[in-house]
Amino acid sequence: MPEGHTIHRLAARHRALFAGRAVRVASPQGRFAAGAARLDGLTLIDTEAYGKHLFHHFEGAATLHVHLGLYGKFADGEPPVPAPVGQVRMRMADERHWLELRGPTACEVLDPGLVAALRARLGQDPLRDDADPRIAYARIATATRPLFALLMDQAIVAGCGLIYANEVLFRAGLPPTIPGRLIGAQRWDELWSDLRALMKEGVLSGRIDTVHTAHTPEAMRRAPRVDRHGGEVYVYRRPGQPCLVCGTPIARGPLAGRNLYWCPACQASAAG
DNA sequence: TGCGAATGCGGAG
DNA sequence: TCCGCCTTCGCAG
Repeated sequence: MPEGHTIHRLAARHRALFAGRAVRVASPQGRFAAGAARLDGLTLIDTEAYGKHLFHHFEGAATLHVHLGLYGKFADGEPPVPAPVGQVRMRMADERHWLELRGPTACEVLDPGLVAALRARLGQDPLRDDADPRIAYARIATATRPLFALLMDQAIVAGCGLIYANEVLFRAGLPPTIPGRLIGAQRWDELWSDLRALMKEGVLSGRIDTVHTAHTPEAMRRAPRVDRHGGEVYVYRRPGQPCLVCGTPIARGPLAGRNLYWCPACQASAAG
């Protein structure tokens, strides 16, 4: 779930449900008691996604900040609220809808200064119109770290997660371990554009599908391989299986503490 | 029934 | 670089 496209979808969903309305906010689990007490009864002004971070801006300049982490999940619906399953960190509701949050890494109320500080340490979000890929490239162009690690660095590219990082590198034909400083400006522009297109498609469809999102002609006639998340991917979680383009077994290895997947043949060249 | 892994991240070492 | 955390799910036993 939680790559940037998911958070942008949630921001839009929560805006549609609650923006402009006074909401009840509760802490069924007890771990969000102080925050819930501060927000309860206030009007939600607007919602916003920045990378993998979700913000609910309330009247009075209080902002609810949520980061789902690896396990966090939202659910919503119309009354009545269903019987509780597991631990509910936060519940938000008005007379028309309820919203529940479970298992997040972060669920806290922030003042404007802290929101600004948080945003300041995030890099460029491909899904935001105010993103500037040249700011990200300034970091890429001087980096000795692998390009894969740079894409995963939220201080450089905000919102790109493991699946998008693996898949965009495959689509670019770039070896994941290539140092950032070997990536030319034009190559970076192409990579950024492709990542942005993939993530925008993800926002629209609610799933990551890197095979059927506009790519090369030969890519469009691959046998579909549906993964657990409901999308179709070239390399992510396909170790040992044949590359959809050339048939070479997909390789897998740890990099920067994460699972890296790549086609040794299609991504062998460092040219570009 | 219990274990490990999972789209993430931060802190300790 | 490793570990712990939070929760859910699939699979082995």
